[in-house]
Amino acid sequence: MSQAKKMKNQQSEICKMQKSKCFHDGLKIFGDTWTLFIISSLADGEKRFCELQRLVDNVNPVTLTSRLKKLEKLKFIERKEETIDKISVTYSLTKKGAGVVPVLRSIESYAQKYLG
Amino acid sequence: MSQAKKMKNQQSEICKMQKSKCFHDGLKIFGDTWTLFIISSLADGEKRFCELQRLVDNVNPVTLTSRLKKLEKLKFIERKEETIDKISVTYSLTKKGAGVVPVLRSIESYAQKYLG
DNA sequence: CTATAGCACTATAGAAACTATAGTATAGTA
DNA sequence: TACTATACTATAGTTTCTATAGTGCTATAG
Repeated sequence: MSQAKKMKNQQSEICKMQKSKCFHDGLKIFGDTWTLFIISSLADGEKRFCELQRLVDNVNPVTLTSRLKKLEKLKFIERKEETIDKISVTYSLTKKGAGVVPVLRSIESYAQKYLG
Repeated sequence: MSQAKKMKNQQSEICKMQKSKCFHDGLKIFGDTWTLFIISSLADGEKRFCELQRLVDNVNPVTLTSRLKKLEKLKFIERKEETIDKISVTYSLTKKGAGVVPVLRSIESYAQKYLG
């Protein structure tokens, strides 16, 4: 395929992507100040509320609570209250949430290349 | 490598990623309601202000202007005033901006898999 | 057995960001 | 000349975020 044709092909792919509803939804979910931070913080294992607070740029608890609730509703994360000591609550990624890790990786490889 | 070891390896990679400053910066840039929408709209070629407005969910012009200015400052996009007819202004991706396309693709493939 | 510290939040008020709407200045078209 | 389009800016109101403080609970130290 010629260079020009290749490029045209890529562009039409991009067009298709833009029109796709789920892509749109994805952008809406990830285009949020805290969502990706939270998911990346949970990527290496479950965390507690205050651990997340510290990891995620000292986000204030009101915002963190609202994000966690939203992510729970969307089934990206799971909230688990320990029954033994009622004090601890842990958040962890579901499969859906863990599926975001490749996106994070691609952001990282972008960042290393262009923001390094 | 055993399954357990592989997982541990992956987790330590993720830890490294989290601590990286440029990854952090990347999340901050992309974790923004309009940035990724704008970049994806420009991915298939330059666009005018009002085209972008229509493409990007009818974002209101104040917000669009501020995003475009920010993206221009960060060298993701280029603003070009046509000298012939002074009316038209076009925005296009720089190399740095075009580098984001793989991130968009990974979001799309995530979206198809989990949000489809 | 009190005091202190940590956890998981909630309450509140002020600051910042976003939105709808209208308007400006310019150019092209009927 | 009237109408439409472009590329914004101005303004005011709404929404969202943040800083700060506080609640109720448990664990631990002295």
